[in-house]
Amino acid sequence: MTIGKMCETFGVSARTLRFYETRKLLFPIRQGQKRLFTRRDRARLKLILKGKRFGFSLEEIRQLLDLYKSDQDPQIQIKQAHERAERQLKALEAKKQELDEIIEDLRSQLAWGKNVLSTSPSLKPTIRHFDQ
Amino acid sequence: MTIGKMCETFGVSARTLRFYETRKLLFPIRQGQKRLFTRRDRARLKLILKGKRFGFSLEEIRQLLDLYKSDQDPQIQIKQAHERAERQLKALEAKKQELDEIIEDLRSQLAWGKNVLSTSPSLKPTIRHFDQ
DNA sequence: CGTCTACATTACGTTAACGTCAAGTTTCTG
DNA sequence: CAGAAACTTGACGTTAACGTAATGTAGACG
Repeated sequence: MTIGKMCETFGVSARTLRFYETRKLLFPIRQGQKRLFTRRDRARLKLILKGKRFGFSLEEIRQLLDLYKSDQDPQIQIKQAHERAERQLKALEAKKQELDEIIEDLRSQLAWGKNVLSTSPSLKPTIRHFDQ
Repeated sequence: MTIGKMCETFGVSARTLRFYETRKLLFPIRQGQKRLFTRRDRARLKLILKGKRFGFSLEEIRQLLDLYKSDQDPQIQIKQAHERAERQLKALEAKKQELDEIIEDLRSQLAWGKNVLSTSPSLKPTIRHFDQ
């Protein structure tokens, strides 16, 4: 699969694919100059995109993808990957918690602002409309 | 209030306060060389920090803080700020939605991985443990 | 008077994940 | 076979919000 077809299929830019190659995330084979992305590359790219959604950095994703290339026991490695994913999940849940609080806060601010707008149409508002 | 006291009070660095000044977010007065932060600056800083929590960029925050310095009708301006905040809220809620989906997805992946680890202790895992 | 502390300015560095040229080559198409 | 389309490498640019020196100065203290 050529780079253009890959871009079309996965909705990423050619620059991105080349970049991922430099970061050792993909290993397209060459036909002369051209890159040809294999089934393996496509599978890896899917994982990369999913990993990004999960909030992993490219470096973390690379480490996950490279688990089996090192010299450790695969059992230990998969366990470690699992633990890493669990930590990531915890972090995401914490983020969600924060986000929930922020949304609630912003919601109440908006309610307050609405109140000002509706109850005091002639009141010259001060900057404090955005404060308490 | 000196810059050091400000840092202590709000938990920000001196660099940050000076940076905010260059970005026209704060306007400390001068006593010789030294900056003195007024009550007004403290109020603005509170709003800045809250705005950051809300996910506004410093530039957006500056625009909100500067509403009354322009030549428009304050009523129109506060309305526009309100609308901007509502858009921001929508964006935050969308982000939360995304995050929820991602968390669910990651959770199921973890469950799958656990399954592999418990049911196939001798199976040499492939890279697909992170895929479907 | 020395020095310590708190402050000042200036300016380059950081980070991630690409974007955006520039310029050359290869391949397809009419 | 000309010109377009697709591809290549290389290298610098972008963005936000500061961090991190390096260097200088003004008061306070003992």
